[in-house]
Amino acid sequence: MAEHRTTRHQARAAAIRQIKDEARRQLREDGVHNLSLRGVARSMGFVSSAIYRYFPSRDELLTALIIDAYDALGEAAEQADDPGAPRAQRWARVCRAVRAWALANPAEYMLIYGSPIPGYQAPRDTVGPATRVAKVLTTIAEDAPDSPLSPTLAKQMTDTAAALDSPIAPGAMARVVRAWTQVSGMVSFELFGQFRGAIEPADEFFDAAVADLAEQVGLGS
Amino acid sequence: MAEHRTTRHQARAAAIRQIKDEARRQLREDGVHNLSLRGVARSMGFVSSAIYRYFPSRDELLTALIIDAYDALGEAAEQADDPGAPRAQRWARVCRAVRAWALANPAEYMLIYGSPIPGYQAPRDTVGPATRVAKVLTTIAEDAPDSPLSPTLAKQMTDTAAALDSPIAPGAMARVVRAWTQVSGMVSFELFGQFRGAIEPADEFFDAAVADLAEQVGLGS
DNA sequence: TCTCGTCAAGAGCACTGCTCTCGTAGACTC
DNA sequence: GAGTCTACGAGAGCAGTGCTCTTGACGAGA
Repeated sequence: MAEHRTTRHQARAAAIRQIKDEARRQLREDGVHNLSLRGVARSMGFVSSAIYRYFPSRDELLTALIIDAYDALGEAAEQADDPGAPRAQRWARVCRAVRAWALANPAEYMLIYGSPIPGYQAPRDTVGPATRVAKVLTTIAEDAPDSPLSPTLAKQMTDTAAALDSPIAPGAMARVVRAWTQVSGMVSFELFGQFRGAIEPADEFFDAAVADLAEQVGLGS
Repeated sequence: MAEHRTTRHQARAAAIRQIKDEARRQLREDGVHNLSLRGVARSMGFVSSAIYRYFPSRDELLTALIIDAYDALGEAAEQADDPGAPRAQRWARVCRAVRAWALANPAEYMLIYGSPIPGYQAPRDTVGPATRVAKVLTTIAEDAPDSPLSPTLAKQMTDTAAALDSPIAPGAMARVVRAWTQVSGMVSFELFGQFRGAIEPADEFFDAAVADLAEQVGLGS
């Protein structure tokens, strides 16, 4: 019976893909608060209500875009990693890939690392894709040495490592999380214009910081 | 009210203040994208068009709120600084004050450090207040030792220091900027829910990271 | 006192998210 | 192949939005 349904399913999948592509285009051009279902429908030759057959609400569309963005960024990070290279080099390559993806897809980066959409609750589906970048970075630092932590912090970091399914030591996990917040902070500052007029372009600033971070995490060659 | 003999100017200033207070309330409760001029007018007993006498557009209102937020955060940072204390301690206190302000005023923090409002161009007026926190941190690190930088980076950092009107060495400036991106990154992660379910509460994580940052910046006891 | 500028009010335009109903054409069942 | 079901797009409509324009009143300065 599934065989007979395929054409319908295919058409539906294609429509969903087309809607998301158009939504991404509008996101890029007009920003998230100017992304409207009516606009998407209009430029697809649909009537507005037809969109609701595929996405029951604007939030559902946003959720789909958010999951896609997490996946795309996660994939970029995974592809940039070369398990054969020295760990400090792997770290730097992945971080640069994250920044490159963010600069190439600013609207989608803001969607996932900018202010949360107000009134919007991220459903469970986003949790998995959201951790892909963290997983890559944690894997690279898996053999980094431990360092002392307070009991509370040690438990939080052990839990975090467990959630990422990694045998990394709690102390190393803490350093990875700290470093990741700085990487994300730098990318956000650059993207959100906090560096405007001062640190432009930010390539050297970012690369130098990332290299130092690798050392701080404990990936020294 | 019991106000009499108020000049036009005073009445106008009071109305503006009242509008901003109500707008902040709506911002806190419903998020930025649910902040509407009509809503503000309604809960003030105004008719919608009356608001436009005070703020010619929604963006103008947002700009006012953004400037106020930068100023409030800057003031919190400045008040937290105790010039008589050891520098590492000053650094930690200011960072903790920034986080505390952000946790107490999440909506306003997101307004200034979250995704830029699409289609909204920050006017010149926001530049001054925006630098107050950076200025406090830079002042604390003013005597930190220099470190080697590439020529490009050195120029950018010299310019940044000049913009902040500080005699800080370029290498120290670079470390301050890096550290500040991490502080902001941590606060953003916490506020935007990236730590959810893993690092909660984040007090110890933040305090430990900030203490290490002070050392990395070169504020060792 | 009189003029002028500021103010709130209200109607109105174009837009939004979302809901409902209604034919129809295609997918599945027998 | 005929018949049933259902997913689909069209269209109207509701309540809300930002913003504009006009109108009338009222208070402050000349």
